[in-house]
Amino acid sequence: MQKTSLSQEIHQLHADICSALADPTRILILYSLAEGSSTVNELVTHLEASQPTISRHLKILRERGLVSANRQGQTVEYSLTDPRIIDALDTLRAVLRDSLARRANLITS
Amino acid sequence: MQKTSLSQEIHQLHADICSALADPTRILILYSLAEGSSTVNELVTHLEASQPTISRHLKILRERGLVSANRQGQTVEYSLTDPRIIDALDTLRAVLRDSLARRANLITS
DNA sequence: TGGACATATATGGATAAGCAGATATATTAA
DNA sequence: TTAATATATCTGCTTATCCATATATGTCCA
Repeated sequence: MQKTSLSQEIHQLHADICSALADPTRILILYSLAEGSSTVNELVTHLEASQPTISRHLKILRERGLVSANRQGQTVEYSLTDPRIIDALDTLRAVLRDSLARRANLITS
Repeated sequence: MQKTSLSQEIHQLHADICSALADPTRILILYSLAEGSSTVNELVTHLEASQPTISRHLKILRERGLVSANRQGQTVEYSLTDPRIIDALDTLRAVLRDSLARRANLITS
């Protein structure tokens, strides 16, 4: 498998998408955008993080194609590029839930 | 949202699962295990990585509940804990594919 | 028209924490 | 002891956050 550098590059890009999801703040941003586009300031208010922090996270999500930016005069509206990102996050959340339940059973039984 | 530390902790665990996927070698391990359980040495041979490297990646996947270890005498068989992990990875791969296609169109058009 | 200023967003630099790989070594079972 | 797997330690690289500042757009007003 993965002998060619092209295939390695695909796996790297795949990992890059996953690492874009590997931060609680970015997960919150994505779920927030799933309910509708937001400006940077709306996200700052909603998620209670500093403006530079939100902007940096948005940059990462933007570079990896997960969100799109759209300037509307003074503000910039961010939106989810692909709703399947939420599907994937939900699936992983379900995996997490069952994993925690399994561990809990190991303790109680 | 996410005011309580419990909810923050869930988001952290969610991010931890995602960060387990955020490495090309671990993605290869997961796809490999999706086709059947393997021992550590089989993965080392198959993925052409060093044994300590594979073991460390397996530890990360194990701690986050994505794979299970099962000692069989001298060897340890690793298997996928939940096939939905592959569903999520496939979904993200599809998102990646479309994202790359979109960028390609931007260039050609 | 053209500043001067205000608001919204992005970025640069520094610091600190986390993570991947390599080598060497410890553990476990036969 | 040997084979299989796990871990410890070190090194270098990536990343998150903070603070300060830069950029971009819009408004007010002479």
